[in-house]
Amino acid sequence: MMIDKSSAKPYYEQIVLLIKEQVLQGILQPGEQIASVREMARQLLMNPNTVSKAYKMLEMQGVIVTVKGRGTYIAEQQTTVRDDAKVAQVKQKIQELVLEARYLSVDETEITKWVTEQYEGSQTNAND
Amino acid sequence: MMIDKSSAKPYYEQIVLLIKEQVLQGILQPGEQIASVREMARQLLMNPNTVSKAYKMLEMQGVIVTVKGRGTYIAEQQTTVRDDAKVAQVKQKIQELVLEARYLSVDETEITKWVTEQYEGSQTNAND
Amino acid sequence: MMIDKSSAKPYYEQIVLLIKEQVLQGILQPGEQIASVREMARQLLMNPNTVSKAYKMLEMQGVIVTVKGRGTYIAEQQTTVRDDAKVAQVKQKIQELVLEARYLSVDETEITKWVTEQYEGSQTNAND
Amino acid sequence: MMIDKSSAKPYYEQIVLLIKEQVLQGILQPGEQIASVREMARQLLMNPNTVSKAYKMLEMQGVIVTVKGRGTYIAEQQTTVRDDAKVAQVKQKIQELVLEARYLSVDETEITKWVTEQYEGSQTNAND
DNA sequence: GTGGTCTAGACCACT
DNA sequence: GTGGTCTAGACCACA
Repeated sequence: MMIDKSSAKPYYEQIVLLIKEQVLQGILQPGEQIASVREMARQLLMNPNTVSKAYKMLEMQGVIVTVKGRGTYIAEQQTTVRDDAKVAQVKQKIQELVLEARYLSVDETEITKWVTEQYEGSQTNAND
Repeated sequence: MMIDKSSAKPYYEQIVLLIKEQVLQGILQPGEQIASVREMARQLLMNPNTVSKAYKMLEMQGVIVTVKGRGTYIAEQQTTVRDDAKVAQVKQKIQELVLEARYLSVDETEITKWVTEQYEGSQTNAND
Repeated sequence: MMIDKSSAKPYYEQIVLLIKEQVLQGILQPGEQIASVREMARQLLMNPNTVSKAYKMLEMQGVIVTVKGRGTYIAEQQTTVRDDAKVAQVKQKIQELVLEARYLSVDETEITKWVTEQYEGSQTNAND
Repeated sequence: MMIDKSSAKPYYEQIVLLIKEQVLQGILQPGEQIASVREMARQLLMNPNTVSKAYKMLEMQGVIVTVKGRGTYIAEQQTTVRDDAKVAQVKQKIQELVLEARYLSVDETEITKWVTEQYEGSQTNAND
């Protein structure tokens, strides 16, 4: 549960990534309840509006489900529908970053290694 | 020479990517003169200041060299210094996108394919 | 915090130098927040865009880190990569100025003294 | 006699430096006649206006002297008056570059070496 | 003609 | 409140 206050990445995006990563790693289990917006805001020392925004995005992406009056839970089933439009967007972004990497003299095998790393376990990353 | 005006990506960043891609693909050759700021602005139907901003970024990255009163040229030599801090940033960003891809049910081999594509020819993609 | 409005040096470059010098002198500490773009613009009696341009350059050089909605901070760690191409450029420029100095009957020891001065404390100079 | 067409430095400045360096190195001797504006322009493949501008600057700095109808000569005596205002300017510029160098992890001894190099012989420099 | 700097002011995203 | 992007238009320096 670490938010990098000195990162250029918006807080709400950091929260989204945090939750998603913990789900993929199995730290957060489907059905499990997570902290309420206000509780999470207290824990992370940030504005509830920011946490709320993050939760909304996670809900839109089908990662969590909020039940009015009961709380917020990790979604039972991951949506297995493949949204081709979104996939195309991600592909686009990745390829742009690969372009950046090429300009930084990074070769193909190294990038492939990064991808594999992310698919295996998952290690915490510094930086932004 | 296509700029997506409806993309969330700033115009100037799109121009930067465009030029960089064309250089890596060999469409633009070292020493070659590229369109002037005003000419490019005319072609892309945008403000010269925006194009100028893109050119400035490209110059700082060593992709082009610009000379007052003479014009703008593709840099003769690419600086091949590997800036580890920047590499770490790109790695970080790529891994975050890989995380997103996993949520969209994209498997590792497909992403690897995207990377390879970018290293071989390079085809243009829509979206942002 | 002095900007020479009659200098040939662009405002934004003067700001860049100002901040860099204060960082090297320890007046500005890593992690410390600096004046917002608008605030700095008010203080220096100039357009916020100009200050913004300076901040952008400082960010690209890794001196500061700027976060949308939160503010601008002195970077925690300086990137210590030595970019030989940039070093060569600076060397080139310095040697040209040394040439000029020789024509002004300045001897080698005096220039060496200037260099040392800059490495020790650092005192502000007028002119451009 | 080399002008770097791909340098960001204005042509006229390059000419000025060229002449000054050759004088300091003794390649051009006091009293020696140099090529006329038009002749020099032909040799360097550039606009006579550009060469003319360079010669005017050299004359202002007392490096050359132009005699109407007779031609242009290397000045007999170097002005030994030390112009403190100009010296202050050069000092200022050098110290700014030293600041840049420090940010590029260059230490004091290396810069001092550059200065010494320029005072001894004088070698041609690539880059800009 | 080229690029560079600066201002003024609009609109957007994040906290 | 913060910074970011974009436009419009003025003025300057270089070729």
